[in-house]
Amino acid sequence: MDKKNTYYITTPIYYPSGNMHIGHSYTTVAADTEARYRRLKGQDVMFLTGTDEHGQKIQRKAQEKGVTPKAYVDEIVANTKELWKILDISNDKFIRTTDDFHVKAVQKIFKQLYDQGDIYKSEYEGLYCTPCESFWTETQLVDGKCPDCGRPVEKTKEESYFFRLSKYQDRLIEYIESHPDFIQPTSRKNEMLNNFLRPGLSDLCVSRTTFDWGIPVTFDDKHVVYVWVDALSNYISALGYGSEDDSYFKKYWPAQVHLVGKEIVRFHTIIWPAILMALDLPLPEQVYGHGWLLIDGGKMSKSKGNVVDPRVLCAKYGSDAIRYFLLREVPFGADGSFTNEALINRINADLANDLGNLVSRSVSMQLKYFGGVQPADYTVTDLEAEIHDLFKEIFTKAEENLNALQFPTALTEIWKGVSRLNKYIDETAPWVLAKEIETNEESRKRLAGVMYTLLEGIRIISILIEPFMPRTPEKIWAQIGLSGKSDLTAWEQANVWGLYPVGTTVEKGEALFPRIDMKTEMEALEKLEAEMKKAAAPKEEAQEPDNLITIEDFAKVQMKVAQVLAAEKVEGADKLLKLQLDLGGETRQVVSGIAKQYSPEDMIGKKVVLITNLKPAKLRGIESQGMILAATKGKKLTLVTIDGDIPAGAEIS
RNA sequence: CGCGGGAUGGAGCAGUUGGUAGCUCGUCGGGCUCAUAACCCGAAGGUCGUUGGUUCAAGUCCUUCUCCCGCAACCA
Repeated sequence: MDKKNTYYITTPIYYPSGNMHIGHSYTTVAADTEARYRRLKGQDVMFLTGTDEHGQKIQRKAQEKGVTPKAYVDEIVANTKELWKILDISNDKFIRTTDDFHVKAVQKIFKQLYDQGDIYKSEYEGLYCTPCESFWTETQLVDGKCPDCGRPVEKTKEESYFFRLSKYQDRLIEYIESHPDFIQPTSRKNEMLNNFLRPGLSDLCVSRTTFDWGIPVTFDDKHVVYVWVDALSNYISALGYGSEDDSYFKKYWPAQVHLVGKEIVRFHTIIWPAILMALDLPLPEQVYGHGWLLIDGGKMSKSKGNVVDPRVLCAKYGSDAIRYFLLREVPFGADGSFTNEALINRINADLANDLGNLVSRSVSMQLKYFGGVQPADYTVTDLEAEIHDLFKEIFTKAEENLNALQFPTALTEIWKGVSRLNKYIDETAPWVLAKEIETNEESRKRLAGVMYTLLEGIRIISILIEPFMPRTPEKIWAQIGLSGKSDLTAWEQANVWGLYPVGTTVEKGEALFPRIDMKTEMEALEKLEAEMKKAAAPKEEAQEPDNLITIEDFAKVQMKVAQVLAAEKVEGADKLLKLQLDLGGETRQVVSGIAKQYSPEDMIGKKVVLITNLKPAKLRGIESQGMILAATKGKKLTLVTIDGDIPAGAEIS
């Protein structure tokens, strides 16, 4: 009857310019948990992840390494698949944008859009670095120069195909406003509407001629398809859209949710829907933009990401523990921070102390008091009735939260059950009852009732944690004697109290989550991180020997000592200072992006290093005749100054 | 006045339609002994960033200001 019992969920396709880090793992684990939950609920799930393998950056990386782009990504893709395996990711498909069927689908889509006039040929104007053969936007430039080679860029035009994004602006606004759940969380919806849609969209450049590692445009072989049409289409090409067999597409599209990081919400809520509108296809039901895992308060970066290698963490603590931490610690939708301390804390408190120990102590008691076999003759009281009610409520709330992708809240609810059972043991004090079971039949029955309640509660919890932690339930079942009893451990059976069969035998097993010694482990992790940093550093140098320059090259740069005569803030720009510099007679005006770190008063009288033969440029309409040197690291910035006394105007070489 | 988010006991966070401020971790004290030195109970600790206002009543609504974080702009 209900045709729509399908559930299609996707992660972004990741860019394999380097190995995946814990941030990618976070998104993927979240999607996996939702997929597992839906499967347990009996839905027909399609869970897709993959890699976005084209583009200039990968082409260049491959060149540096002296391999073909395909060979370069093949290795990283293999690593990625291995990582997903380690994390027990249950994706139904893994799409690579280099897959044949994807290439064909993209070419077909591109052609169709061109034929119907949604894609047109024009010129793209941008900042071009000739040696690197690449265009950059203003924001990508480093000190106004090519971020890759550091050479100057110039304004150039390139022939390019454009997608009529602007045409869909009004329809997009209307759609987003009439579908309040489309963009989640809602705060991101306002951001999209206010920052991008309402000010107006401009058409989008969708092809490139400056590199060739991409899908060729069939009707114009100078061009390759640029990222948007290529990458975003994966969500439908993976289902066979545009191929002979599009039965999956018919079955699963539109997707229930595209799970993405907040940095790419814009592409998924503006560009992607516009493409779909142009193709006359239904839009996905929801785009959920989750927050970031922050390290040291900053965004995850490759160097940082390598420091907390998910493989290492899984090997040390087990994949279920890592999955639990990711899903529990960070409020889904907002940012959260990752620290080793928080990780160990969570594992110890929630998994080792609360859950693991609960199972351990319950099984031990059953063995000790009843030889491990649940007696049939037992009594229960109002106390147990209260616990039944609680577990009923927990099931409902767990489902509600899983339905809304609220993983941390769902886990919090489930853990209320764990805590309740631990408390219940104290309340009933089984060891007191145990002393008189030989002599007092009532006590014996009562103790049997207590043990029954514990094991039954554990059974329900073991089911509820399955989407989050796929390995642990089976371990628990082995201990409480429910291995292979799939009829008692199916999802819906977590909503029924009293299924634990009397006569079942428990069996003592290994500790589910061994307690971690915080001190020794923190030290071990820090040591490991230091080693990885060391290992990573020289490698990069070895990879880029071509960035060596000759003394003649260096001599081209003329630098002098300059003393700051005057400094003021540039209006309307919060990072810029306008400086008047004395070069020993000559005065220069320079605009510098240091206002966040230096106030005008700080600057006056300072001796700094100025590059004197830099082409002048206008910043915020103000002429800047040179550049002063500063060292930066992340948000830190400090000026290069002169050690010792030397007059302004002195040359530097 | 570019857009948005945030400011709550030592740390990290909840606080729905306004009605006595909660949770987790940490600290201190107690209990228990089945258990992975785990578990249970209790205590200390907050003028809920600032100003003014609406109200019988405001963390919760309006207002002033300050600081932090994203995005945008910008970083010669």
